[in-house]
Amino acid sequence: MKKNISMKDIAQRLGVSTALVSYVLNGQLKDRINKDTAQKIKSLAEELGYRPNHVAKSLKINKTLTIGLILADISNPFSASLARIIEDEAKRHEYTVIFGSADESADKSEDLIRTLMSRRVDGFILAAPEGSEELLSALKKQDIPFVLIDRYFPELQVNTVTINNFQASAEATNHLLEQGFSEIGMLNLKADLLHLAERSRGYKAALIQAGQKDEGKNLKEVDEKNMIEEVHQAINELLNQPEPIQAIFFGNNNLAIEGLIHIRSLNIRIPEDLAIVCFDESNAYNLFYCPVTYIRQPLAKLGQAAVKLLIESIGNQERSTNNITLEAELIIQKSSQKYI
Amino acid sequence: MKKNISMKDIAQRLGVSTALVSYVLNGQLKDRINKDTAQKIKSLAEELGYRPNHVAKSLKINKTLTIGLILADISNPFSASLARIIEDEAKRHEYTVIFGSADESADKSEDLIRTLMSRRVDGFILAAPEGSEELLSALKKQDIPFVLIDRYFPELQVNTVTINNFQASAEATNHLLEQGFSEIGMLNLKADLLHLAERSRGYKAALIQAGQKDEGKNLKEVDEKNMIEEVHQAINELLNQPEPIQAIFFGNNNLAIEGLIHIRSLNIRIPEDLAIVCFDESNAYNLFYCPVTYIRQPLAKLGQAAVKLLIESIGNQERSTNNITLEAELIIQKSSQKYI
DNA sequence: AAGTTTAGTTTAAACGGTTAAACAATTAAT
DNA sequence: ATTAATTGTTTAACCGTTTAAACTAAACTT
Repeated sequence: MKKNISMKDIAQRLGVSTALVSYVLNGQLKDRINKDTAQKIKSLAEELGYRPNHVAKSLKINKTLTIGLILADISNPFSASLARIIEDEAKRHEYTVIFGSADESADKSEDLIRTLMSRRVDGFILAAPEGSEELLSALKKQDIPFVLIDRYFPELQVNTVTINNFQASAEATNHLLEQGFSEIGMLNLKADLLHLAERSRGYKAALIQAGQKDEGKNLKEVDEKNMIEEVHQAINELLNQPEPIQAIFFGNNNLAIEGLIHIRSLNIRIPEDLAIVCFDESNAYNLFYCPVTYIRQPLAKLGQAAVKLLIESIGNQERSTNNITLEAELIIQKSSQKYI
Repeated sequence: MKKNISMKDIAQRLGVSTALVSYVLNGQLKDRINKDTAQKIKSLAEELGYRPNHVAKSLKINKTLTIGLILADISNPFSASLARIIEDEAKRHEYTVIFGSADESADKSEDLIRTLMSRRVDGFILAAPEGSEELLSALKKQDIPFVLIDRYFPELQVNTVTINNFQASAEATNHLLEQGFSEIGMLNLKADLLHLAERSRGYKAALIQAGQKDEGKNLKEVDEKNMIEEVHQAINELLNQPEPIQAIFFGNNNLAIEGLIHIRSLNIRIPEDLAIVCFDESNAYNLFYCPVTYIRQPLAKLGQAAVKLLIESIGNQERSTNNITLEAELIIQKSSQKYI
């Protein structure tokens, strides 16, 4: 490995001090420095292929211009899209991103946070898993800037950027009701995460508002660990009960895809026999035999807002907290329109 | 922001030198250090919540234990899966990953490499875009350790981990031939990237071996920029020509999905009217009306091999290069079997 | 008793930058 | 001519570690 060339090397060759090299290469003290000297320094830096050592700079200025991004799993398309948006937005602010996948585990989150704190990231963007409340409190107590994205915990007063899951679900359910479907089922994940609970709550609220009682009877919550079987079973139950459902609302991406696979195998006509709405989008929907109505989360805004908020938070001493809620959009396709 | 506590803080409180603190916390000089003192240091470190400053350490030891990962686009499932595998494998070796999306642009790649070099990553894993040969030569000349993944350039003697695209394509084509399909079309991307060219070459080689002449007549290369229209048009042409194709082989994921969407809209029976094989897997295939035969790339092995090779390369002075080729696997489903 | 080991710890320089303060040499002001 | 301001540059400390080398005091040797 060739030696990296440093300011010292440049300084020595030109017989000046490293301070001067630093001032010149950083464009500081412009009005004081001799133009010839400045030019010489710049030329030599260029010629030698000088690359500033960001590590040394970070140590000195106590900032790394790095964001720690902790998501559930970077290989999941939702996380990956968000990561890309955050990467781009961070770059616009001269920040770099280090990422980690926590697999919805509080322990792994803690591990990752420790590692990234050692590496002195300036702040975190976190999709916090269930059970990470204490961890987040601890972070807050240590005055580490961070922003929760997608997930949140109402008892914690911290920065968040989330979408209005309640409203989106209610809107989707209302849409189905307006289309004339009254028996509407919902599949959701069984989890304590509030953003998921909000989806169920929005669904139920819409049913109640439409005058339905027993609004939970067609809501099935499945266990992530046993997702495939439970989705199939839940759909079978909802379709074969005394009052079968006329429409189904999937609480997320993965449930939707598994559900659609099963529905296809049942040879059900969409939307004649069953209407469908899904939370989240997926290019997989395009291969389904009927264009699928879905809720589109404003991922770009979500990611951009998180970066913006984090960077503000890094810049400010006073740790005020900010909660941003974004609205999702219902993309209506054939799968939810009986009378098209 | 609370002050981070350092070795100095611990040393001062206990009236010892920072050197001693360093030795104790790093478990060095174990046989020399007084056990009581060691215990005191460890306890105080724990009590104060000491976190080593990796930035300072990196500066001193001239290693960051960080890998720069540059892929086409982290939001693309192929990249994202690879990123996850590399993340995990890197973590097993105590490495952290900084990633960047280069969007198949040599300029962006260069930018990213510069940034990450400033941050003194120990090495790179790169999915190098078209036209980055010079850049890679320059990297090599500077003795920066790196490994190319997925893509490669035969004229460059550098570390690579790739799959055997030629063999995989030939195998897929042979499979179709064995099933009794003789008129086989292929859709591939129009690009100079060798790994794509190899896919076309494998396809043609299989046809030639089967005694076909004019082996390129059913090969359509589409432009990425105008992908959707060109895929539709290409399929139409292949199906409506004097000797229509009986089977089609998609050169990658995105082509396959777009192709399948179009094929569905044409109400073609699979595999009776048209057999299908795709390069790459996708959970989207599951929503198609016929289980799709596809080539599965050994992503886990690919990522793991890349990390392993990179870390070896970082450790060695002598810059020997290593080229690892992995075989893909053909997953045969109904879409390519006429006589099931 | 003098010399040699051993144990336990400290000293000090280094990594590659940043930056407030000091300095010397001009030039301008009074 | 003296003082003050300006210009151009250097000095030196610091960021938080690591680590070779030095040091001291006690414990063995012979």
